[in-house]
Amino acid sequence: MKISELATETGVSIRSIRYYEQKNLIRPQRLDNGYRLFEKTDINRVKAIQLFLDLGLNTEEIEPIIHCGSLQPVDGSVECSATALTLYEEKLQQTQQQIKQLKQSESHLIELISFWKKVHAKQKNEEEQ
Amino acid sequence: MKISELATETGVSIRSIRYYEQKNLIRPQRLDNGYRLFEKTDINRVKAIQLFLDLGLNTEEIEPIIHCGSLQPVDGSVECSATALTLYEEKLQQTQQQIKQLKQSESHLIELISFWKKVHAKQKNEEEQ
DNA sequence: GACACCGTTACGTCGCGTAAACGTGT
DNA sequence: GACACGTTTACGCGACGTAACGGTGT
Repeated sequence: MKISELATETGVSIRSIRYYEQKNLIRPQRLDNGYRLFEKTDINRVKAIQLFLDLGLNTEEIEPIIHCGSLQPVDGSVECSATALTLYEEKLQQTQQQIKQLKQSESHLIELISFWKKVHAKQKNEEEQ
Repeated sequence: MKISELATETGVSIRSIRYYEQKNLIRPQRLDNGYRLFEKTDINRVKAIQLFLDLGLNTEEIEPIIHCGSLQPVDGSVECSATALTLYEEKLQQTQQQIKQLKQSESHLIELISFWKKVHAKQKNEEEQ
């Protein structure tokens, strides 16, 4: 399949697909005219990439584990599962850390809102006098 | 005070301070030799900028509210408090949305970890046989 | 002359969006 | 000739880090 078909099949932009190739996350063949030629398996591959990006991995981190498959071990070597495991555990910690920080931001924002609500109400009161 | 002093006083890098000036968040005077000259009040101003950035605001959003002060209304106009309020409420929603997404990522990662742990254990078992 | 501090300009980051300019025809 | 689709190159984003290069001396 050509790039636009892969794009519509996956819901991922053509730009993104080309970017993934640049980062060695997909390796399409080339036709004589230079057009990229993808396999059907690339559909799941691209979807897996999207999943990993959503989970907070960057392209560099995805590269060594993308061939493991997202939820079915493709070549399934012990090495592959070990690499994936440590990476996921790392990301889990980072994610939980981010959640903590965001919760702090949340309560801080709530504080600010109640503070400025009071200021606002007071000012309007003074205006009316 | 000169820039390096402001940097040590606030714990913010010199690069960041110059960047804030570029974004019109601080407006230091200039000496004859071109050196930036800051006021003592700029210490709190820079700290406020850091706070707002931490809360997820970008420089463009900070600009119209930085003169309000972070927790003490400086010129305290009704307009100022209204602008700040809507911005904070917007950010609060975004923050809560991000927390939701991160929690989804968290449970997804936990799934992946348990999945790959099983795969890993199984593979090592098979090796031993 | 040397050193610490100041200045500006500009490239790199990261995952793309968005042209621009040009070739191809599954 | 026109149109839809493919290609590469390259700038922009946001908040800086990090040289590089040169002037200043509170």
